[in-house]
Amino acid sequence: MAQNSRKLAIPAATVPRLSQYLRKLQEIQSRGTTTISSRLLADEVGTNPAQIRKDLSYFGEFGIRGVGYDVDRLITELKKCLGLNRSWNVIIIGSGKLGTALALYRGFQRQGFNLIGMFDADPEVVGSDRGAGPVLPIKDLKKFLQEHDVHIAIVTTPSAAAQQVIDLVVDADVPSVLNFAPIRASSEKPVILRQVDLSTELMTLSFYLDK
Amino acid sequence: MAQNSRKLAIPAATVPRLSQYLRKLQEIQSRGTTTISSRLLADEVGTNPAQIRKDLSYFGEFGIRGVGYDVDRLITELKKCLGLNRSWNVIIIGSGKLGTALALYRGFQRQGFNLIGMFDADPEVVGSDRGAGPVLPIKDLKKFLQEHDVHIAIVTTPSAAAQQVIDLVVDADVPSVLNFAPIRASSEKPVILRQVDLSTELMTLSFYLDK
DNA sequence: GTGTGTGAAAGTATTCACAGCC
DNA sequence: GGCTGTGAATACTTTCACACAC
Repeated sequence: MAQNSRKLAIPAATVPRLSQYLRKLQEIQSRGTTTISSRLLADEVGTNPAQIRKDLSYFGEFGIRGVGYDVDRLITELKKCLGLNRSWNVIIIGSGKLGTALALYRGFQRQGFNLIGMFDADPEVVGSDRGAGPVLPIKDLKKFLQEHDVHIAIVTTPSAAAQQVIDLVVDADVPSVLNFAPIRASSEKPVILRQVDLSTELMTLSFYLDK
Repeated sequence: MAQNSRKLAIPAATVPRLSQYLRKLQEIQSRGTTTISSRLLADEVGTNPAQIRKDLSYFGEFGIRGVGYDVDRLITELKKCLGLNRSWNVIIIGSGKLGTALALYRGFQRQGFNLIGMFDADPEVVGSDRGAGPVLPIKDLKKFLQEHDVHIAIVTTPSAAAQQVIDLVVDADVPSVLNFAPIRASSEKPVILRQVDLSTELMTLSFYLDK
């Protein structure tokens, strides 16, 4: 009953784990397995069973005591939890190597993410097809955002351009941004912002290597 | 005094933040600012001042009461904390768009990460220069690892190949792996393993968008 | 006065352990 | 017997608030 209401009480750490459970379950499903216990799933995903049960318990009761979870059912429920029973419109801003790599990522469409546009500032790149039809010039971005309902902007521009680009999309009410540029973006308006940062990852490895 | 001993007591959450402090401080340094308070740095990096002071306090006393932190000094100290006062040898396995994008990332060498080899399974790709000299065939990887002291293996292969590749490098005693393939890699041997995962990032955005 | 360094307090997250159901 | 769902216990993180140094 509490299942369909606010998600605000769900721990931030739970959310990325749900996506891992989902992916692993899809793999398990494709192997033909129809039922799985939290123990077995935990082994596969590299966590502990109580963690999985607790994570799921925030959303409802999906298992059967003494048996485990029905794989199909749990996949359906997890998709619902993650907002994946609909499609989201995505654009990529910055159509260099990284942007192109992301555009070509196959798992993309599969989970309901619709890549509806790619942008670049370089006239050499504009017009070429890098995975989502012709790349558009960045100067058309603002107009594009007025005409399309973009849910997620993926930013893969050089860092010098990134803050500007992010300001522009946030100002145009794009509700979420996935930023690959090595800057900590800031914004006045509330926006869902996630950073993916190679240099932080490398430095974190360096820290533990140096122990 | 406790400064030069074990790092085991340092919270996992602190480590990535240190790298963000470092990057921001380098920017501040390049603007010519020589002293900064935890308050100002916190504003720039988007956290709170106590967090910064607490994070730094695990490593030593780097500030001056009533004044703040000397920017040059703090950069030096953070590099030391993060194990960046030396160089690390890195290879990239999977020299497609993503691997190439990472190889071309400029901040790479700047912080002491030495890209000493790139590998690919595709004969079309092998031999071409994608940012670190000619790409080597994946069959030479094992031998390469025997002959070179590789500290970090970045895996950007398709997911079907990733677990094999990771097993191989871990077995060859490469002490850390940064995996971009959408699999949760597992390993017997202890290895420092970090995952970067587009689909988890997108699903996390989806969750919050759906609220 | 200003701003650090740090115990103590508050807030989150994970793990335990067991009642309840299959 | 086996496994879920969940309060309670533990562990971890962040934030507060103030003594102390400049």
